[in-house]
Amino acid sequence: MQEAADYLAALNPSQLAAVKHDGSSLLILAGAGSGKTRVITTKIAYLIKEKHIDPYAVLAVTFTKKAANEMKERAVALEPRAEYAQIRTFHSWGAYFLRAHAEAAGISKNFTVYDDDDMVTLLGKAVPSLSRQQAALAAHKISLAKDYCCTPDSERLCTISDDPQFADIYAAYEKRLRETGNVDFGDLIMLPYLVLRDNGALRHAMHLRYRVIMVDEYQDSNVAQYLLLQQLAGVEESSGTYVCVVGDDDQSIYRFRGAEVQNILNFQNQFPGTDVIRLEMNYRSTSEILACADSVVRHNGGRLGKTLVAARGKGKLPTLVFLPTQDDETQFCAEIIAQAYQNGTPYSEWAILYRTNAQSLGFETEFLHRKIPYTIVGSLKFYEREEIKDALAWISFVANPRDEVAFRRIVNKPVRGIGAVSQDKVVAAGAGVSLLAGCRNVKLSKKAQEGIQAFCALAEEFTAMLGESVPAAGTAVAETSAADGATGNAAPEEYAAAAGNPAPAASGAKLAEFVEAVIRKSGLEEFHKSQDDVSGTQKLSNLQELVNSAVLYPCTRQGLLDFLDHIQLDRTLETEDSAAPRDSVTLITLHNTKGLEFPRVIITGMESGIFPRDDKTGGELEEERRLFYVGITRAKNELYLTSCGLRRLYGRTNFMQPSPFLAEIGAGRLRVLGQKPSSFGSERAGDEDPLARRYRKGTGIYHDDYGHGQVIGTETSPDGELVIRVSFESGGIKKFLPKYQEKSLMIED
DNA sequence: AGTGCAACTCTTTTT
DNA sequence: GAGTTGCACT
Repeated sequence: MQEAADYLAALNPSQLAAVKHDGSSLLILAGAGSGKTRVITTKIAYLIKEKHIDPYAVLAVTFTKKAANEMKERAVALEPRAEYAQIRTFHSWGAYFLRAHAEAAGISKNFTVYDDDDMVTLLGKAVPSLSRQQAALAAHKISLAKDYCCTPDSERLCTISDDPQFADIYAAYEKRLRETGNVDFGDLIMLPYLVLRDNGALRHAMHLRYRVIMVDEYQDSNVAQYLLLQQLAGVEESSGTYVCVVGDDDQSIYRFRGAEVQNILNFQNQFPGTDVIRLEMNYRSTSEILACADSVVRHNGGRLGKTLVAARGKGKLPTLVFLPTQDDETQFCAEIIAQAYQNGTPYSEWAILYRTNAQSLGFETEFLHRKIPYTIVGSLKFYEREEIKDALAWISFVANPRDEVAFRRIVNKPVRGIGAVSQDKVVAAGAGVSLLAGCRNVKLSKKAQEGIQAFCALAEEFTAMLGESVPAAGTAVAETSAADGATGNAAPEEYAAAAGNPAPAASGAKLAEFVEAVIRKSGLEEFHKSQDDVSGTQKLSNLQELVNSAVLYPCTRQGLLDFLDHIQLDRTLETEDSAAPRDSVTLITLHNTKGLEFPRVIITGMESGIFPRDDKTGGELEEERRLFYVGITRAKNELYLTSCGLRRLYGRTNFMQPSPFLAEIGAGRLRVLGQKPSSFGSERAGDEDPLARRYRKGTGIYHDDYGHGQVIGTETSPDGELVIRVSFESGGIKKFLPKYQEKSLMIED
C-alpha cells in the first residue's frame, strides 16, 4: 500500500487523472517534456497493481525499439508483473502476430522482412522495364500505399500515385513478394489488419486477450496502424477493450513516411466517447525556451492546441547568431563548446542539430581538428553495409529458401559463374516453392551448373546445422552432449570440424557459431577480406560484430528467426561500440532528436532553403515548423540558433537568407549576435570597399567554369559584403562574392 | 562478366 | 563535391 502511494504521489494532478482514468477511450495530449513516459508506465503499473488487470492482457505499442525497451524497464521497476505485459513496437507485434498466423496471411512461417532496398531489388525483377530510379520511386509508393492499407485493387490508390500503371506495378510486386514467402515493413501492419478484418473468430480472440491497449507517439501512427488498432480494440463490437493513446500533434514529423496527423486529430471521433487529458506542465526546459517554441508552433493551423507551462525557472534568453559562412558556423559552435568545457561543462551537455546529414561534415572536420570528441547519431547504419547484408542474406536464405532477393545477393558472391540469366532460370524454376528445388530442376551451362551445385551444397550444409531434419532422434541426443563440450571451449575451428560431421549441430550450440560458419564457408569472409586489403575497409570486423551479436541466440531455426527479427526490427541499434567516446558532443539530425533532451542545444543551418527547404509549402511547411518545434523543445537550459549568409551546396556557393521561422519568434525572445542581414533591418554596410573598385561595372572577368564575362552590376550581400553580377559570353548571369571567390575571378582588360 | 569512365542527383527515415 | 548509376568496352 505504501509503495502504491509513493509511485502515485510523484504525479501532478493531470498526470494522476490520466493514470486513473477508466470507462472510455482516452487521448492523452502530452506536450514536450511533460512526463509522458512516466504516465504510461505508471498507468501500466497501476492497472496491474490496483485494477488487477492480467499483465498478459496489456498491450502497449511504441514506434521505436528504444522507446519500447525504456517503457518496459520503467514499468517493471514500478510493478514486476509488468514483465509479462506486451510492450513492443508496432512492427514487432506485427511480426509476432504473423508468425502465429502465417498461413492465414498467405506467407511462410519462416518469413523474414524485406527492407526498402530489398523491395527495390524485388520490384526490379517483378517489373523489369523499370529503371533503377523508377523502381525506387515505385517501391516508395508501394510502401506508402501499404501505410494507408491500400491494396493494388483499392480505389484510393490514385491518391498515392497518378501513374495509371501503378496498380499493375504494385500487383506484380505483390505477386512476386508472396512467392518469396516474405513480407516488407508495410506488410507487418497491413497483413495483420487484413487477417483480423476477415476473420471474426480470431478478432474475437484478440478482444478477449487484450483488455488494455496503449499507443505511444500516436501522432506518428499511419492509417494502417489506426485500422489495425481499430480491429484489435473492437471499437464497433463493444469489446470493452480500453484504448489509451498518447501523443502530441505538434510533434508529428513523419508524414513523408506515411504518418497521418489526422489520426490524432480525429481520434475523438473515431473512438466515440473519448476523454481528453492534456499534460501541459513542462519539466524539461526553462520558460524562455518554451516561449520561443510556442511562438513558432503557434503559426500552424489545425492544432488541437496546448500551452506548455514551465515548471522550471525563466532561464537564459536563447541566442540567435548570424554568421557569414558555414565555416564560421562550425567555428562558432566549436568555440562556445570549447569555452564551456574550460569552465567545467562536459561535452556531453551539447547537441548540434541539423536538418540534413550532409551538414554534419563540417562539424566533424572542425571538431577533429580541435580535438573535441563527438558522436554522430544515426548516420552510419550497420545493417545497411554491404558485408552485413550479404551475411544476413545467407542466413535469411537458410531460414527461407524461397527468398529470391537473398538468393540473388549471395548465389554469385564470391563468383560461382552464375550470372543474371542463370539466376532468372533458377528463380523461374523454383518460384513459390523453393529456390533450392529450382537449382536442382534447372538446366544451365556447365560452369553455372557446377557453381549451383557448390551453392546448394553450402545451403544444405548450413540448413543441417540448425539441428532439424534429423534422420534419427537417438543420434541427435547423443550428439547433443558431444557438441556441448565443444561449445564450452568456444573454438570456432572445433565447431567447424564438428559441423563437418554428418550429424547436425546440437541444441546447445550458439547461433554465433552458425553465423561464423556461414560467413567463412560461404566464401564471404575471403571475399570481404580481400576488399579490406584493397580499400582499407573494416568489413571483416563488421562481420565479426555481427557474429558477436548472435551469441545470445540458440542455433535452431527459431533462434535464427528470432535473431533476424531482432536485426530487422531494431535497426537503430547499430554497433554502439568501441569508438564512441564517453564524454562527447552529439551531432544529430532534427528528426533523430525526437524523445531526447540535452542541457545545451545548437540548431544550425537556420536558413531559408535548408530549413525549411524551399520546396515546402502548406502542410509540408507546417511539418517543417513542427520539426523546428521539436528541436527547440529538446533544450533544457540553453538554446542557440545559427544562420549563415553563405553556404556551399552541391559544390556551389550560395547566398542564403535567414529562415522564415526565425522571424516567427517574436522580437525580444532572442538575443541576437553577429551581423544582421539586411532583411532583418540592419543598416547598410560601409561605403568605400577596395574590392568595389576592382570589380566595377563593365570589368572583364575570366572564370574557369564559365569562361569570359563582364560585370553588369554590383550589390551587397546579407552580411554587407560586395556581390558582383557577371554576364558570361556562354550565356548565363552568375553572382559572385569577390571577398571569398577572388581566386576564381580573373580580371581582364 | 568484370572494369572504367561519364553522367546524374542530390531531404528527413522510428520499422 | 561526392557518391552512385549506367553504359560501353574489354
